[in-house]
Amino acid sequence: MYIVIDENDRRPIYQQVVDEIKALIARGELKEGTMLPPVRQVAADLGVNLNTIAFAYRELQREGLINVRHGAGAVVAPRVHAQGKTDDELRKPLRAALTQFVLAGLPRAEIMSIVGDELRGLLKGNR
Amino acid sequence: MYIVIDENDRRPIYQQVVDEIKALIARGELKEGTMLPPVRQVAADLGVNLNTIAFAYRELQREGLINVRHGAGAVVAPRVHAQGKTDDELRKPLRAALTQFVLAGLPRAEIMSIVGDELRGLLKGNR
DNA sequence: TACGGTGTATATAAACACTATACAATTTCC
DNA sequence: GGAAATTGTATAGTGTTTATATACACCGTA
Repeated sequence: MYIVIDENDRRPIYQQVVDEIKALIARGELKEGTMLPPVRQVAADLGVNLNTIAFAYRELQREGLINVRHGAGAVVAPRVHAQGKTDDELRKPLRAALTQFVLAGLPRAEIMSIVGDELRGLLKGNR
Repeated sequence: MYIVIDENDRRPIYQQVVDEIKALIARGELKEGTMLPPVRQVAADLGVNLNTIAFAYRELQREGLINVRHGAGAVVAPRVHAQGKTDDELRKPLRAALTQFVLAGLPRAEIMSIVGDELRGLLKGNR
């Protein structure tokens, strides 16, 4: 499972791990029922403490994306759409991301093109 | 200047303020040369400490969006496009935001529609 | 049942977010 | 020109969050 953490990214490490695994699940590289690597292995790969990864796993479980079982590993949960997040909770991060593009001076068409590009990547192994 | 902070939003208050002011600048509601409200006023409106707002202002200055002058207020800086952020720094938050939409089960067309909607709002008073 | 593999709990340290209060620079206005 | 009002800044303190080290508990299997 390929994950990297970015030193320059100001988000905490566990959050970066959460987001990357979410992307892997979204694009179908981690399918339902698949086992996630042990926390110790991910921790060793990234050079961080195992508890940092364990915290990320628990967060993913809290959001219903994986099932963590004490002693056995963690597996990708069956996908249940239309869960917790409200429309505004989804839109707010999108708005923040788009704002940065606008402030960077990119024209509308180019922004839409980039969005389409990213979305294509996320929908690849899916649906 | 209309800003609200969301208790349920896990981002720090200063970050929420930064993002909201960025959006105001992006959509042209805060034009170049316009004075921002004093930190004490914004702080009082939101019910937080003035230093929290001052920190947000300094962050906006660090990113080149406003000019803060000790004793006098803060004003919106002239827009200089294509500044610091790299392409990947722009794309990563976008990818995270889009991932949430995909995990929520929204079809591609609907996601693109929402993006267009948000982008329209951001480009309104602009250009 | 014992052992290797897995997640969990506890304790600690450092960094961060927010606050209260005092300070310093600028503007206003008499 | 100077005092008062207005503005941002610096410092110190408190609680929370992030990350770590270490020990513990659960699961599967030979």
